[in-house]
Amino acid sequence: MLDRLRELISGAAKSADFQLGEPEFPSLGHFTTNAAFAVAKRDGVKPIEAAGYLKTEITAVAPKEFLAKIDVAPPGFLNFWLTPKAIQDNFAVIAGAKNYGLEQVLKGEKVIVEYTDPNPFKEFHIGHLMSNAIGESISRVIETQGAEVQRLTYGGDVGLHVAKAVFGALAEKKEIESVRSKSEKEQLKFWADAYVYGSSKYDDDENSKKEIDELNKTVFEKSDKEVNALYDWGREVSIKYFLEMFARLGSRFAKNYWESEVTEEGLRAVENGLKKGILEKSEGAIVFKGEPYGLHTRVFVNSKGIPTYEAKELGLAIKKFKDFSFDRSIVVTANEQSDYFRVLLKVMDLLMPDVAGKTVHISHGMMRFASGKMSSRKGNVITAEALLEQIKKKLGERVGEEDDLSPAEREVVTEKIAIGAVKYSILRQSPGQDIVFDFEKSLSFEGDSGPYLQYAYVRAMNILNKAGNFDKADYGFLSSEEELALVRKLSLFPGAISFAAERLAVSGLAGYLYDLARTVNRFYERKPVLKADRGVREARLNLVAVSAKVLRTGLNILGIQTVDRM
RNA sequence: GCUCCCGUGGUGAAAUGGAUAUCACGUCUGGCUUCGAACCAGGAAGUGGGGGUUCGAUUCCCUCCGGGAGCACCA
Repeated sequence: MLDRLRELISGAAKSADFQLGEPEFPSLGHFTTNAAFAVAKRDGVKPIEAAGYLKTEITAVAPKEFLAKIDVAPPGFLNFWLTPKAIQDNFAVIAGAKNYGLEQVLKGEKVIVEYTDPNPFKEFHIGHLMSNAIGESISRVIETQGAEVQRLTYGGDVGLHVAKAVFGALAEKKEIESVRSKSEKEQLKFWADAYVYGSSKYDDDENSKKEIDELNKTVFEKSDKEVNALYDWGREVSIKYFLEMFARLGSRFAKNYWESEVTEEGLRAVENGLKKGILEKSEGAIVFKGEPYGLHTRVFVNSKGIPTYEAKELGLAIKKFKDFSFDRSIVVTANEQSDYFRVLLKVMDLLMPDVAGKTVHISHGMMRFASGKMSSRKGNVITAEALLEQIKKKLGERVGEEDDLSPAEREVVTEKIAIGAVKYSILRQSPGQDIVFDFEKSLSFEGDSGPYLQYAYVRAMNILNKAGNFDKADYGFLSSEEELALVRKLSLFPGAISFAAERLAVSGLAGYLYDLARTVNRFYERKPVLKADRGVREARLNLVAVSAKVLRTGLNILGIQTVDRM
């Protein structure tokens, strides 16, 4: 239906670029285009004249049973009304499609996406949750276009933060034996506390700072048995926990890269850059002078000969390319790293332009409190787990109060709703924006929220379950405004997905799904399904089934699971 | 100081240069003997200031004001 309309406009506009979408207000028409403006610019005429011309052209060729009415609105919009038959026919196409909304335009493209990136010895906090939601949704939306996607995550298993944590652990030496026999949670807590303690000592106490710097070297060189054992234990505890979190959030990583495995490659790249004159020595360190490119200087290897994040990241890029020979590499990080990443990309561009040209950096905002910034060094972070627990508590008895769900079922459903609520709140807005976080207010279960979407789906499933088996129907029975509006909304689904895939941002898709859910709810409110007359009933059941499927497919792209009852 | 990001009803957000700025929360009004009220219907309330480009600016450019992040050996 939309394709047909697009063809008609395109034919009349002689391939000028234009947009086709819904107008601001339903009263303006079913669909609208700005094609006349483009034509006006190209042909040097007034938009309103171009619109008049296009209207005449389109009216001449468009079948009456397809296009009901076409309107010119100043200063040059063209508004279209389609016939009920056109819309009903379109529903037949949508209902019959095997994978409605999914395309193959990226078929054959190999894409890798790196995101989440939690660091062992540190907490998995809500920043990681944000990175995960964004990275996962990008991965999924690209997959819908036929690309082959590999998910990656990268963690800092060496470096100063590790030394700080080990220092903190050594300070509580006598605790260690008993902690190791305690629950995973207690072990995790022990290490988180150790890190906070080490960090504060590093900042406040000269002697401790020296010790930690020394420890950093010890860890790096693996020269002390006791330290090694401690390190292995801490690393294992963290990683085990991260795997659980990834599973909870619905991410399956093809590979987890570690800093410790990319340092060598990174140092080689730095060596190479030095030889080529891209990097230079300065004050005992190896740096890139970014100023000629409007960037700033960054250190790649410090004066002690230890590679910094920059060098390791270079090594990581090379390793990724060797491992996956990708067509596109997407890296998701917080936007505090934007400037730094620009420098890195510049160096890559000079050193390995083929890889640099395929690399895209996406930066996301942070979860902030109204009161200020979070810092894992100071220990005032909100962990992902604490957040989810809090939401679950707030959901409380409300889950499953209509159905008598068993405690086990209730737990599963609560988990899905909690995760859906967080993910949706992250994904509904553009990725660069910070999210101001407020426990009381931020997460709503009503209105524009994850649970609203899941609820619309639950209602659909409820109707379908009560209906039992039903056949394909005569869609000529779909004649009310509510039904036709719903079909029109459904017709916009493929466009919403491909737009999200192009932009590598799903906020528009989230908005579309919310819009769809509203339209669906409005339909439920006014048009009974099960009690409708024979014929109408079957047609409506099909409409409900397709709507539910689209909701589920769309939510799945956002990484949000649906539930059948809640 | 320099660079980048941001400023939209009381609050949080949307709007690939398109119409009368969209939505949610909160607030006010109405709707459950009806396929699930985590719902639906309706009201009040908004683009930081000033210039410019354009048929058309929340969007692009300039400037001022306000907020955030980054800026040499952390990641």
